[in-house]
Amino acid sequence: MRRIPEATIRRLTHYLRCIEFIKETGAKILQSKELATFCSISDSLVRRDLSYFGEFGTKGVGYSIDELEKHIKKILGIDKIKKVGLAGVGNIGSALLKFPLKKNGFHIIAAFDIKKELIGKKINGIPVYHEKEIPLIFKEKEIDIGIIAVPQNVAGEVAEKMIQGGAKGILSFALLQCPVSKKIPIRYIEIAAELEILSYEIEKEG
Amino acid sequence: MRRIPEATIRRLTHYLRCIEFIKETGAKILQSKELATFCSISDSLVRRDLSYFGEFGTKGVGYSIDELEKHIKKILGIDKIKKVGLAGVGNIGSALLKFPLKKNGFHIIAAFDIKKELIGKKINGIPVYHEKEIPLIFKEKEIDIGIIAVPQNVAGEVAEKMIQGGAKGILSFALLQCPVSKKIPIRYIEIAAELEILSYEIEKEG
DNA sequence: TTTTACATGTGAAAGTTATCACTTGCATAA
DNA sequence: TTATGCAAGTGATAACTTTCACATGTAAAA
Repeated sequence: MRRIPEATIRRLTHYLRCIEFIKETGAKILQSKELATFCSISDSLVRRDLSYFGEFGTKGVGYSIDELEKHIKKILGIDKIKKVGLAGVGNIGSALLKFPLKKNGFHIIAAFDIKKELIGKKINGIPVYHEKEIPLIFKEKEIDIGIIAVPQNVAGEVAEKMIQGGAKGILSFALLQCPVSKKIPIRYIEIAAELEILSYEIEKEG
Repeated sequence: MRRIPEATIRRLTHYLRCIEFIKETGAKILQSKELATFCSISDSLVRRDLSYFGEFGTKGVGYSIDELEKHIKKILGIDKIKKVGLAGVGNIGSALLKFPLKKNGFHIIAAFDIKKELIGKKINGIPVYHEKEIPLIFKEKEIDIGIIAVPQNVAGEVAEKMIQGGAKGILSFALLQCPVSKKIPIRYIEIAAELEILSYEIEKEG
């Protein structure tokens, strides 16, 4: 299959949010035009995005909402539950433990930290282990995805441990300094960077 | 000035992180090649990105680290402190109140919620007001940027209140359903979306 | 002062992504 | 059964982004 633009994948997640919302209105059929309006993009882009993966619609009619939802979930690989392990039970980490990622199919089943007072406890039902146990627990519980919410200076070694444990992908709130050993997909959420981009956009206008 | 790709702006924030890191080694001069290696991109892209905004380097030598840092901060509009107001002191919100955004020049100076037990309190030195006071306090304190960390169903009205109060930009953790009235830059941080993109990348490989 | 080395800055080319505009074919109505 | 309307799917095109490759110009050495 042709290479798919990352922008397409990002829009797919947005389509999914919109579909979930539209579904609640009871609608069963959706046109590319309507979905496009929801996302503030052109209808041809919606069709192009979907056409990378097959023909999901019916000419003259539109897309079955249920079918489309199923297809997008399949494309994104979230038709099956993904097991997640979280390193760093600080500010961000403990917020994530309470965040309803479950409804998106991501189950955090283990957390890790180095603070004695946390280890052995359960937070929101999720057990907290010592960070040195990351490789073991990841393997044992067959965790797919690691989330890194530790300070930047230890983020690299935590990433390595997750990879050792067989993680297939990492979402990190800290920029990983040195490139990690084995090549798995790594994504970042950088709050400061987003604010900086926003700041640029603000100044550009005025 | 020519339109600048958003990707360029995003890289600029990355350059800044790298520069801050490299600076600690005591270096004074930096070549596009070195910065590029740090960011895993090509050196010509680094030069192109910077060239949109002027000529900051010296031919045959490179870029002065201090100068480059100053220029990038100026471009991003973070050469001056930005005042930030935060709506929603839940999981994510209270994590953000403790997050060291100050060192990036973003000062959260007011928080907002609807829970009685929070209003009037200070969290990490930041006063919490009722959400209905957003327009007033934003105006009074001349807040530049609003961060939205409230449940999705009220995110829209919170955004409107911030805009009423004169916010110049918004960073939201909740997808805003209806398009907001006045056009100001709005950016999103969607943790579920990032995990979904990661999931896609994982499945694609295997 | 002149020469040499070298990294910047930038037209031009290549590569990528989005839009346009038309063809296809399904569903409904006549 | 046939005609009509309509939205999907898609080549071709346009717009945008990155890379290439070289001219430019500075600093240091001779």
